Amino acid sequence: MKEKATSFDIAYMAGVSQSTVSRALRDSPQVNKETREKVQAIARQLNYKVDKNASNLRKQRSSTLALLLFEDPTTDESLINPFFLSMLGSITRACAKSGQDLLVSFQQLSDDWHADYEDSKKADGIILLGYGDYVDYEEKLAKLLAQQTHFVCWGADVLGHPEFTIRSNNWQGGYLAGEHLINTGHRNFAFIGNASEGSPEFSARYQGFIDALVKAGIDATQIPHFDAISTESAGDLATEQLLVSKQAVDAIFCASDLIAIGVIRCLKRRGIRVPEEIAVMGFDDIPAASFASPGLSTIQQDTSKAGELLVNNLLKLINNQPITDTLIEPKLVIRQSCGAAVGDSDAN
Amino acid sequence: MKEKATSFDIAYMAGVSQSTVSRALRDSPQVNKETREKVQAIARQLNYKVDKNASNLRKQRSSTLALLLFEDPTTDESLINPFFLSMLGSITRACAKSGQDLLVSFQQLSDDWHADYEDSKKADGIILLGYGDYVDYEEKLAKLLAQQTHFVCWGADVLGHPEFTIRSNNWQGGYLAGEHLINTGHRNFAFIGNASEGSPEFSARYQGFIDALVKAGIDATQIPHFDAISTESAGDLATEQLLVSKQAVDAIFCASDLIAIGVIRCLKRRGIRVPEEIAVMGFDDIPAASFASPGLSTIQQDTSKAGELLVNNLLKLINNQPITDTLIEPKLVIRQSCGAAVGDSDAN
DNA sequence: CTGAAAGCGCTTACAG
DNA sequence: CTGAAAGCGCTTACAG
Repeated sequence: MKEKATSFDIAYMAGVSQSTVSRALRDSPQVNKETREKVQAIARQLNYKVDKNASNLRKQRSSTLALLLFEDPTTDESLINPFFLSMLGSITRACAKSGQDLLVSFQQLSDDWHADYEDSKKADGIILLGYGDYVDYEEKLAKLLAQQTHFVCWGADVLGHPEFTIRSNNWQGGYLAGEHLINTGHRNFAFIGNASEGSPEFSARYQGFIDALVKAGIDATQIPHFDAISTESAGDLATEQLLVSKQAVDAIFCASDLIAIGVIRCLKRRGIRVPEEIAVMGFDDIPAASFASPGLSTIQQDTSKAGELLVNNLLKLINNQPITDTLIEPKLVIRQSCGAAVGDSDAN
Repeated sequence: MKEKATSFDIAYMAGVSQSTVSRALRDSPQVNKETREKVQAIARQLNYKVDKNASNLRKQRSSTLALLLFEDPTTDESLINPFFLSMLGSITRACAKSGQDLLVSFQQLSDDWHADYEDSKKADGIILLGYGDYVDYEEKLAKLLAQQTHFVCWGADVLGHPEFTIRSNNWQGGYLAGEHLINTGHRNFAFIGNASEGSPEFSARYQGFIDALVKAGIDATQIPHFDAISTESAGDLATEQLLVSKQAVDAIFCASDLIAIGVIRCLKRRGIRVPEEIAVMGFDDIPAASFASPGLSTIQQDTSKAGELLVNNLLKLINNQPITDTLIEPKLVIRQSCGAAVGDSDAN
C-alpha cells in the first residue's frame, strides 16, 4: 500500500475501462449509476485521489488561485499589516467556498514575480494585495496586462481596466469619518497619512473627509496634514510633528488604524487625553482597534466581502464573464476615541 | 502570442532537440555552455515558463507544501488567532526561502481533510497548525500516520513520533512567567486558561509556572485556576468568575495573550488597576500585546524560528533525512502589566 | 452507456 | 554533449 493507486488500478478492480473510472469519479451523468457507485466505492476503499498534476495538465486548468502580498519594504520584516492578514483570511475562505486552492506568497515590490504563477500554470489567476506607493506598481501591472494574465487587485488603479480593481469606497469612508468628528463636537481638524497621488486610497479618504467638513461649513483650506505610511511608528512621529507645529487641533483623522494607534500612543505619552483633548479617528477596523485604549472609533472595511469579491471577480475574469461589482461600502464603527456623539447616527 | 510557448517551440527556434531544451533550462552541466545560453535566451525572450503540472507529473514531486490551519470552531468565524497569523507569515517566508510554494487552507476540525493534499499530489507534505483540544486531533493524526503522509505539526503530540512536532518549551515559558511575577513582588497568584490534558501546551505552561512558584517557596497547592479557551471574551469571563470567588489575588498568569487582553479588559471595567492592584502576564507576544494598555508583559514565542523549523523539518521528512531540532526557547518580554521589577533579569 | 486511443508538456534513462 | 523515445496519470473527443 505504499504505492498510490491510479485510475488503472481501480479500472482493473472494477472490471471496467480506465475512461469509465475517470467519468464515474467525476460524477458524469453518462455513466450507469451502478457502475458509478461500484467505481466510487472502490476508489474510497483504496483511498484514491485524482492526481491533480495529471488532471491539471490534461485540462489546462489548475483550480488554483495565487495570492501575492506586497510588503511595504519600509515596515518591519516580521510584521504584516493586520488589515491584509484579515483579507488573507477572507480570501482563503472564499477560495474554499468556490473549490479553489490558494497559493500564497509574499513579495517585495522589487521582486520579479510578474507572470510567474499563471505562466507556469500553477495558478489560473492572481490576486494582488498591497499598500504602499501605487506608482511603483504601474509598470508591473502593465506587464501583467500585456501578458494577458488574469488578475485582480485590491485598491490599485489598473489603467483602462477599472474592473480589475476591488476597493472600498474610500471617499465615502472619509466622509463618514468627517461627519462623525463633527457630530462629536469637534471643530479643529488634522489629517495624518500620505495623501499624495502615490496613495490613491489614502487620498480618497482625505478628500471625503475634507468634503464632509466643507459640507458642514468648516473652512477646510487650513487643515494641517502630516504624511505617514501605514505604521504605528509613522503615526507616532507625525503626531510629534503636529504637536511641535503648535496648531490648535481637537480631532485627528488618520488614514489607517495602525497610524491612529501610533497617534494615540504619542498623545498619551505627551499627557494629552484622548478623546477629551484630542479625538482620534482611524480607518480599517483591524482587531487592534478594539484592543486600543480608548477603543478606536474607525471606518470599517468589510474584508469578508472584499475577499469574496476578489475571488469571485477573478473567477469571472478567468471564465470570461463580465464583472460588475467592485466597490465596497464602508461603515462607521463608534468606540470611545472620539468622545460622545451629539446627535450622531450610525451609518447604515 | 496568445498561446503559451512550450519546450518544443524553443527547441525548434534554437535548432536543438526538446530534451536539450529541458536540460538547458534546468542548468544541467551536461549541456554545452553555448547551447545552454542560446536556449535560455530564447526562453527568456518568449517569456517561457516550465509548465509545473507537466514537470510535477513527470517528477512525481510538487515542490509545494500545504498549510492546514485549524480553527477553533468556538471562536468567531472571521477572526484568526493572531499568533497563527504571525506563524503563517513566517512559514510563507520560510517556504519562499527553500523554493517551495505554499498552499493555504483553513479547516474545521470536523472537515475530512486527512490525506487530501498529499494524496492528490498537490503538495509533498502538510504543516498542521491549530490550538484547541488536541484530543480531537489524535484520530486524524493517526490516519495521516497510517497513510504515510509527510507532515509536521505545531504543538500537538504525535504518538510515537515526537520528531513530527515543533513547539516552544512551554514549561520553560511558564517558569519564566512565574519568576517574573515573583520578581515584581507578587505573592498571590491565579492561572487562567485550560490546563486539561486536551491542552498539552497550556498544561505545560501551567506546570512551569507552578514549579517556579514552588522553587520560590510559595505554597502552590492553593493557586486558583479558571478555565478559558484562547479568546478575549473567555479571559474576560474567567476573570469575572475569579472576582466573584473573592480570592485574594495580586497576579494573574494567562495561558495566552488573547486571554490576558480579556482579563485586563475585565479588570479595568471593574475599576481594578493593572498592575498596581493585580498584575497580568500573557503568553505568545502577539502584536496586540504591545498595543494593550498597559503594555502586556508576556512570554515570546519565536514565530520566525518556528516557521523555519516547521518548513525545514517537513522538507527533511520528505527527503528521508533525520530530524533533530524541534524545541524553541521562549523569551521573557517585559512591558508594564506586571509592574516594576525588583531585581528581575531578562532571560537569555 | 462504454472502450480504445490520443495527447496535455514535461523529465530522464538509454543510446550514441 | 545531444537526440529519440518512453511515460508520468489523467481527460476527452471519437467510435460504437
